[in-house]
Amino acid sequence: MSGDTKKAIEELVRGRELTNQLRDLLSKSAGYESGSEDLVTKICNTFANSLSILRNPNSGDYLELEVCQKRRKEMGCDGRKPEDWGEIQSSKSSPSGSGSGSTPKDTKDGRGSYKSRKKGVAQALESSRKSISSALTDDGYAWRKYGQKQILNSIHPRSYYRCTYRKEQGCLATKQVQMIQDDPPKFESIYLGHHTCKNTLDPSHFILDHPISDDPSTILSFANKQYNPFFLSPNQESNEVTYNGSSSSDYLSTIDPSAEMSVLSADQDVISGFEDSVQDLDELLEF
DNA sequence: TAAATTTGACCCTG
DNA sequence: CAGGGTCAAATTTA
Repeated sequence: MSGDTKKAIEELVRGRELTNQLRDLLSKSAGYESGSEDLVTKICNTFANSLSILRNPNSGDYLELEVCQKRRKEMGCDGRKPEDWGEIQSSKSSPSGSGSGSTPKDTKDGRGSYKSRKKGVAQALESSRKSISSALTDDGYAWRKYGQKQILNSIHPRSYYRCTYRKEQGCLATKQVQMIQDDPPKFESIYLGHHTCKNTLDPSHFILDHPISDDPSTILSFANKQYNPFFLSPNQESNEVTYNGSSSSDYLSTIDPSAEMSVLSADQDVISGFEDSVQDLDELLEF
């Protein structure tokens, strides 16, 4: 990255911060209207897009939200957010003991997959990453929920997800999501294993498929500003990442506090595209 | 109708 | 045996 590019990024980062300050000011003023918010949103999105392009125009190091939105469309996945806090799900589940509850599922039927569990879990733990986010952020991968558990001494249930392509591609990545705090909402995501599936979108296609229109917000059309990393004020964000249980807050203190989420892994070999974005954030702050 | 979610049962570990 | 992780049938959703 050239020196000029770094300076440009530096300026953009500053602009983004100033926009956030402006937004805070606007939100406190009495005359804050939705139109103002839209405008600030667009400005933030413009910064986001510019930063993404500058950081790596060719290798596709774009914001994950862009990527995942595009990927969802391509894969035909719905944009449904995992309802990670179980109380919300109650309305959907049938009250009359749905599921397999009524079925006497006994015995050692076809369930042989428990055998490899010990090994599998141990293997997965080697590449576990924990992240805490103030919002339910999408990491860009396609996850399929396979379980939910009420955890001891926890108010909120823990949801279990595995890669959608586990069957087709044998991708063993899993993650656990749990709401750990109500106000402000905080979600803890634990990623186990890493993705081996080949469904990572080439972000260059994203750009090609979405030619820049007059309205730059069409590129980063966050449906909900809660998912916009640039709308998470630093005091709202409480990133704390551990790797295999050891705290890494010292390291994280160097990471851009306005980042949507921070993930750290001690094993660089297992880091996939998701973590790369963090490296770039780190890079940003080395200027 | 296929894919995703729900949820009680089942299995493993400590 | 308790707690946590996973399975898979039933159910819901798109």
